[in-house]
Amino acid sequence: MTRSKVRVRFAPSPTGPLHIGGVRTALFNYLFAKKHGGTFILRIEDTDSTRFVSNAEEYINESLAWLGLTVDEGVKEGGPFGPYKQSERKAIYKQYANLLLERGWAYYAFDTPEQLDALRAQCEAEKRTFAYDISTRTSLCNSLSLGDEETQRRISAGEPYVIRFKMPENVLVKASDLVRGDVTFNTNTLDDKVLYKSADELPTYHLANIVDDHLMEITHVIRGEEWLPSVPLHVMLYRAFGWEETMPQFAHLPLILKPSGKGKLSKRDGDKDGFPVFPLEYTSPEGEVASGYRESGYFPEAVINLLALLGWNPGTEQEIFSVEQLAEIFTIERVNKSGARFDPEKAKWFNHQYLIQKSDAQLAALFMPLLEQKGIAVDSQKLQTIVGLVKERVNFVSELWEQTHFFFEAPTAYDDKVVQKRWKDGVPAFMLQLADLLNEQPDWTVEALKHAASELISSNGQNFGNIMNALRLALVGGSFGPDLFTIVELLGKDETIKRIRAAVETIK
RNA sequence: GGUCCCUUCGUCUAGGGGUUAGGACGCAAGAUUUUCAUUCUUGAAACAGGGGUUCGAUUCCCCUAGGGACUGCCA
Repeated sequence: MTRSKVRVRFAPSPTGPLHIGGVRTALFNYLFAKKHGGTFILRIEDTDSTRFVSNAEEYINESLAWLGLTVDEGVKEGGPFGPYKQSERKAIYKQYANLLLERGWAYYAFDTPEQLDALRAQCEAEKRTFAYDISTRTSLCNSLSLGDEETQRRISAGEPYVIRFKMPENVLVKASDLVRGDVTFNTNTLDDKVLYKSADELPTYHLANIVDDHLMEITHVIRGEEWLPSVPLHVMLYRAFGWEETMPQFAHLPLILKPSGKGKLSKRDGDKDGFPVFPLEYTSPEGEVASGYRESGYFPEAVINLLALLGWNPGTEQEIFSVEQLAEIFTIERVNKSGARFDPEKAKWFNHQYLIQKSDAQLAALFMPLLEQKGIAVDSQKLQTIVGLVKERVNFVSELWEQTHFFFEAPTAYDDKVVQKRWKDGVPAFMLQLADLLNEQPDWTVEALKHAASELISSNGQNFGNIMNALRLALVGGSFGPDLFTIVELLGKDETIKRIRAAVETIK
């Protein structure tokens, strides 16, 4: 039943960018493989020639690479079970479809999509549901109703056809799922799914998936819950092929829901709710751009971490984990059953956690390019100091600018509320006095500065708090920023005095 | 509509026959910060409803309700 070495696959179809639900599936497969010393396989399921998107496969590769989910076997990596792209395995599927035909598990069908659509529409109008199944197949256009001779004639004449699975009557299909336990279906409620289409000589997902999982010796199928209804079909396929003994174990992951809770997160939900649903920014062949986590300033470690905790938890109160740690403690048993809403706020918090873990030097290096873009040159050591002052209050590197801009640019405007409150009679004159005092300071350090300023303030009968605020206003333009004398120290004597005098002249 | 899955604070979740139902995000208050933030403390906030089983159910069973997925020659 079980093979010794764990082999799991992530099998996306290249129909567009991977979204974070898919990324989470990839992650869980990866973690499971690492945990068991197994193999993580990337298989490209490009069996829908009509939905193929040219840059999608590359996008998938780049996304996994950015997140550090190393693929062991795949299109790029190669491996003993290739090819790993389904469009390159056409001959294999045809052969297995034929096998099913020979064994009476499948049949040819000639109904056109248009005919079937019409039938569905008609049934709907009559408030019935159309299904291509045991109840309707004998009255439809297929080898079962047409007979061998006519079927062969049509095929020889080049008439397009599909091969459908002949779902048997009244079989109770029981499958055990690693996260849900036993699930049971009756085949009477299932229809005859298309397995193969002559039009592009490609199988559909169902056939390709079973054949490949078998041939690639996949031991565990870890995928999204949207696949749960296909389980009985898949089990029946394994049975039809005679592969039930080595059938992989299933684990259906809970869906990631939209923040609203209404429905599973989809590719369309991204930018409209103000958070990315894609790992990387994606530009469609048509030129449409969708934002990505990377470009939004998320660290890959944070994305991994937040995704890992969506639908899984370690059972402890720890929430911050490296991939390595996750790979050690991950178990399917601790995967939840119910869907998890994606919470953009918590996503930011995760990024914050990783941001504050970074050293000032690392953050300065990440921040430096943003400053260079603005044409600001700053000494790396000084930038490290500045960044260290404010990193606790930001979630993203990009937010560093709004917390530190006053270190690089003198204020051009002054917060009106603060002006009303702090810039009262006598304050401007006193500020000038303060500037003169600072100008004479030999020891330009936080402590000395603070000491000198407070002496001047008290000897002039001024209110310390008010003057501090007024000085802050003059230096940064409002009531924000880190410790005031730290700002003064970093700004330096000339700049500090310049800003005080500019404020006195500007604020009326 | 049919099939299947799910249901603990607003959200992510722990727990599991007897608990003050725990943590995190977010939110609020207080303390500290002579400013902003951080930090610390505190607070509000949940077992969907109804039946069983049981000495005792949030926990086990059933039903109802609600939510979700699937229902394609898509994956």
